[in-house]
Formats: sequence, C-alpha cells, structure tokens
Amino acid sequence: MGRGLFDLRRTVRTRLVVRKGEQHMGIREVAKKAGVSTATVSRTLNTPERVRGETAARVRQAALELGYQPDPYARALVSGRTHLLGLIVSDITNPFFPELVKSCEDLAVRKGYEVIVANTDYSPPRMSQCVQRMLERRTDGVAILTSEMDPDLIAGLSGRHVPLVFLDIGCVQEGVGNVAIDYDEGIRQAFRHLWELGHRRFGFISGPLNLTSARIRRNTFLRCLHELGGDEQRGAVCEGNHKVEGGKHAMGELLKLDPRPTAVLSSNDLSAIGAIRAAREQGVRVPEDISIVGFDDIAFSSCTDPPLTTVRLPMGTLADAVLGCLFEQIESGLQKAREYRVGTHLIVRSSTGPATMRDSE
Amino acid sequence: MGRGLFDLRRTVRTRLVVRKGEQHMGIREVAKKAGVSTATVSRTLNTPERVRGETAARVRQAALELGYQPDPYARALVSGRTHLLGLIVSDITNPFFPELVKSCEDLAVRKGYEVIVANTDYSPPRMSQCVQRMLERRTDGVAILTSEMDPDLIAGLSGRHVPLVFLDIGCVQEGVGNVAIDYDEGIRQAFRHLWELGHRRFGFISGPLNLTSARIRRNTFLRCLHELGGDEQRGAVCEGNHKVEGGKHAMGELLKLDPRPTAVLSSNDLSAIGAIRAAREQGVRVPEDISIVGFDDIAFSSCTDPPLTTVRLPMGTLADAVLGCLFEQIESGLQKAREYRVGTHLIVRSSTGPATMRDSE
DNA sequence: CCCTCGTTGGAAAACGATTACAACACGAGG
DNA sequence: CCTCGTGTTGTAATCGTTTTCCAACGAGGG
Repeated sequence: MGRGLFDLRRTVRTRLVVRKGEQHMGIREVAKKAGVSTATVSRTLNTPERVRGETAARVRQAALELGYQPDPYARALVSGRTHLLGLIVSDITNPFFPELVKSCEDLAVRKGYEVIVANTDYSPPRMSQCVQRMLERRTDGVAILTSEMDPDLIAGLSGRHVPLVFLDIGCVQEGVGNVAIDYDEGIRQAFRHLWELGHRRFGFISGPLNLTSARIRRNTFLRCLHELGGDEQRGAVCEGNHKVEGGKHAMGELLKLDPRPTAVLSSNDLSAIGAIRAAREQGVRVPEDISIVGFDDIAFSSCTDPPLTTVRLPMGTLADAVLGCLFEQIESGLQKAREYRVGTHLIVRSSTGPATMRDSE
Repeated sequence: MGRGLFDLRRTVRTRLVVRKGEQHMGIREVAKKAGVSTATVSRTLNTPERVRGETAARVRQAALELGYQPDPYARALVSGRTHLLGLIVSDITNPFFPELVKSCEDLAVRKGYEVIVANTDYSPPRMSQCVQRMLERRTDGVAILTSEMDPDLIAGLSGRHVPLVFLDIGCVQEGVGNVAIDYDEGIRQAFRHLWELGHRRFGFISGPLNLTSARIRRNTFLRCLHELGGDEQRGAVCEGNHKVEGGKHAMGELLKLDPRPTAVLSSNDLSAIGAIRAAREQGVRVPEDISIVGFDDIAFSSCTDPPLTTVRLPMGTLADAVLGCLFEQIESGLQKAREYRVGTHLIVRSSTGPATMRDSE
C-alpha cells in the first residue's frame, strides 16, 4: 500500500455543474412552490405520517412538477446512511458470480440501494484493499461472498459497526450474519441419483481444500460413501482448483485408477466441465462409460457437450438470503444477525446415465 | 414506474453510527492535532503544492496517526464531484461483460473512483431506469456499453452535462465520446486465416441485425467475400442472436446448404460455441469437416471442445479506452470528447484447420 | 374561560468537508 | 522606507439535506 494515504486521489478540481440558466432544483425550490418550509418537504418524503395529508399532497405535487430528487450525498452526510452496499467476491470473471451479483443488484436497487462490487482475485492483500474501499465509502452493509478471509480484517469491519454477512463461514454474532448453502443436501442428492443409476464406484473432484466450503463438500461425499456404499475403497478424492483446468487434471488422475470409477461428482461446474473434456480426450464416453455431475448450475452447464447434470444452487434465493440478512441488520440497528440456509436441487441433464452391467457389480 | 417518486425508499431511520466512546475522527481532530486549521488540512490532502512542506508533513503525520479518512459524501456535497462512475451493460451474465467490468473497476479504483453497474436486460424501459439511477447518484461519468439505446435517453443524460462514452455508436460530440471496436479488421483477420487454410465456401452467423455492431460485422464479412472470393454465392449469412442457442440454430441452417460451407465465421463466441455443438450433434467433425471461428475471445472459448479459434478483443485495452475517455472529459470539464479505437487480433486454436482437397476446389 | 395536550409546521443547527477571501510575513525593487 | 508581489495560513461561507427544538393552533376537560 506504498505511498501513504492520499496518493492517487488527485484529479483536477474544476467544478462540474454549471447548469446554464436554470439554477439547481433543491428542496428549497420545492418548499417555496408548495408554500411550506424545507422541513415539511423533507418530512413528506421521509416520514409522511408526520404531516397532514393535504399538505403532503401539495408538496408531492410540487416535487413531481419540478422533477425534484433529493441529493443522496447531502442526505448521507446528515443521516449517516449512504444507501450503498458492498459486495466482495473473489473474481467476477468466475461464472459463479455474475448471476449472484446481478440478483443482488436487482434486490438492492428495488430497496433504493446501490451496490459496489470488489474483486479480491483470491489474494489476501487485495482483500484488504477491498475492505478498505468499503470502509471509505461508508457502505451501509457488506456481503463477503468469498472464502479467503483474513480474521483480523473482519475485526476491522465489525469494529466499525457495519452490518456484515458471510457465505459459509460459521460465526454468527452481533453484526455478523451468515448464509449457509446446504452443500450437504446437494451432494447427497447427486450421490443418490448416481446410486440409483446403479453406480458403485465413485470419484470426487474437490475444490482447493483450504476453502471451508470445499472441505464441506468433500466431507459430505466421504460420508455418503460410508453410509450408502459401506466400503470406502469404492471412492477416490482428487483435489482440483474449482477451475476448468484443475478439473481436467483431476479427472486425468481419476481415469488412471483401476478399477476406474464409473461416476464422478464434482465440487463445482467448472471442474466438471474440465472433467468432461479430459474424459473425451482420452476416448472415454460421457455418460456411456462414465457419468459426471457438477455443482452450482452455472448458465454454461446447459451448453456443454453433453449438457451437464448438476446440483442447482438457486442464485435468486441465495441473493435474497444475503441481502435479506443485510437489510434486517440495517433496519434493526445491528441487532439480530441470523443464520440463513439455502437449499439445492438436482438438475438431471445428459452427463449421467445408468452404470453398465459390467461395471455395476 | 408505478407508484410515483418516493415509494420504495423508506427504511427505518435509526442513526447507524454510535461509536461508543471515541467520537468521530473528522478533519477538525486532525487539524487540532497538527496545530493548524481545517483549511490547511484540506489543502494538504488536495493541493499539497499550496502548503509548506514542513506543515504538510506534520498534517500528514497527524492524519496517519489518527487514521483519518475524508468523508466522500461531505466531499461530494461541496465539490460536486462524486467520484462515482456508472457502467451500463446489457447483462452481466453475458460472459462478454464480466471481464470488461472487472477491468473498468480496476482502473477506476486506481484513480480513486468507485463504479456502479446497471443491467438493462436488453430492454429499453429498464434502460431508462438505469439512466435514472445514474442521474440520481450524480455519477461523474457514465459508460454505456450496450447498444439498445433510446436516443432521447442520451438527451436526458447529455442535458445534465454528464460525461458519456458509448461503445460503437458513432456520434461524438461535446460531452459524448465513443470507442469503436475495429470489427472490420477483426473479421478480416479471421477471413484471411480461413482463406489461407484453403477455404472457399463460407458461412457467417450474425448477431441480431437491429444492433449496429452486429451489422458492421456482417457487412465486413460480405465485403471480404466480395474482395477476396469474388463470387458472392460462396458465402451465406444466417442470423443468430449472439447466444449459444441462436448459434446452434443458425449452424443447423448452414449445414443444410448444398454445397455446404467448409468454414463459418461467427459474430461472437457464444454463437460459435452453439455452432460447434450443432455440428457435433449432426456428426460433422470440427475442424476436420468444417472450421469455425468466433469473435471476442471470452474466457470460456479456450475450454470448448475443440478449443475455439477466435478474434481476441482485448478487454484491458477496451476498458482503458472507455475509462480514459471518461477521465479525459471529467478532467477537462466536458470539453474534448474524442473517438477511441481498439484493435483486435486472431487467436488460432483448434477449431480451424485446412480445407480438404475435395472441398477446396 | 383557562389550561393542557396533541398535532402541524417553521427556524435554525447540525453533518464534514472545500474554498473564497482576507491576513500576515517576507524579500525584492524603487 | 514604502510598496508590492508571493507564499502560507486562518476565518467563515457554503453545499443540500435531516432533525431538533419550539411556536402556533385547535380541541377537550375542568
């Protein structure tokens, strides 16, 4: 963070707004037009119940005619509420995020909030910058949608009394909410699907195991194996990196196994897509020779070849939970931060099929 | 827009900041600690050349020790500059955008700006909402990265003297810049590549032809055909929708042709991906039987099967141009809005190959 | 009729910065 | 010695709201 505090901020300071004849449309103009004071105008806009209906109507009419819109900055200055939300993601380029971000934005805008998003690029120092940005802009709340979280950074945030919400990190406390994706259920759905198709030897392509959420998925897989399959030797785990290329590599390893798994579950869709490619390159047919199921249901997974069977993580619901948690905290003044839970369901497409007789033994 | 002006904005108005003992760190505290007036502090931060070096150092030291950070809202209120930029895209879910948005954000943050993005979802009424949002938040500049633009909306914006920049719309004027992607060159590169591989019968999958930028690409294709190939009968155009499914359908049509094209150019990568799938489904091998080239080089196009040969649109450069144009306008006080131009280059991967003897006649 | 209470609206004090203007010191030039 | 410019700092006005008081008013009870 090199050169200290105020380095890059300088730009030319010409006053931007010149608005040739017509001077600025402020609350004063509305007040004059409606024949009331600015206080009354403000009240009609913010606490209508504290102003007589008739007066309110007159004010609203005036505001409408003048096309008045309160200045968010003046408003923020005095009220302390910026109507800005922060979204911290690891990398918007990762196809998991755009849908989520979009849903969040929609919801936020509908409540009169604006959203700024920051990418950590999976790196703690950049994460620290992101937090810094949120603090500087005085966001009314921050959603941290990524795992590479330095504990003392959340201290930095929660020390400022900013409502927070995490994805898949356990610690719910005053001012810190959490939404937990039901990975457990999701993996189980996928496993059951494969089991019912007759598969008995499984592979699992995990995410980077330093991520909590990746570990959960792997562990559930292991547990399924134990509960349903009995013998753990029938399952193999291979670590990927939640990207196409990692999935490809992991699948390469899995295919070397003897006996080879007839079905592989993947920690996310990107890995699964890599897996499909690896299989194809080695002449292994999907789903005839091997079944593959993903996780997330990113938009692209319906466009792969073959279309990917996957566990859908409903982005809309997820966004609802995330922002819901934030708004609840904001409106209650940092009180009740709850734990939210969002479920999943299986989408069966064409990358899974019945185990062949030979294999199913 | 239903219920009038102030409908959804209401939220509870509890004062957020309570900051238990330690009262707020303002410019006054810094001033006191440094033994100067607030004016001097402000000057140190904004126009250091107007402050004696020694004093400046003292102020900076104090600011650092106190962890002072100027309130952007107070700053915006008085200076009229919000340090907020708007980005209007059609749909962040479209894989073309995330990279672009990310690059823009990076650049913006580096200059001390923050970015808010708005999705039009390809619909004019939503576009109008987006513009509204930008106006309300008093963004210092807006980049409109999408084509479905209602002319009177840009009037609404440019009437407010907000620096604007468009993508691929011709009209450069006071306060309105433009960055033009060199589609012409791009298509030519792709065409030449195929020509040199011996291809002589071409197909083109266009985007929706009501989009200017889609028309440009198609027209260039037609022109290439004319210049190099002579006979126009050797080329066929089929309209897609810039999505996978449209490309798939268009490719279906192209494959029905007799004689069938040996190479197809696509208006964007998504269409090309659809085209590959359509080909495969009909048992047509890529690139042995037919060559396919895309446009944009979205991240995914290196992960298709086979990896897609495509025309790379350098997102970093594009973002540079877009923000550069905005900053130039902001810093010059709305004067010189220039036209920028960003080039392309061909990325050869595996979806193109030599035409077979039989075909190349 | 007077007092009190509840409702409504106005005047003015925040909010936290920027910046116009004035003041002052200092050295140079006449 | 006076004046004038230049460089440095302080004082106070300002930006456009929200919000805290407080005054005015009408109604209802004693």
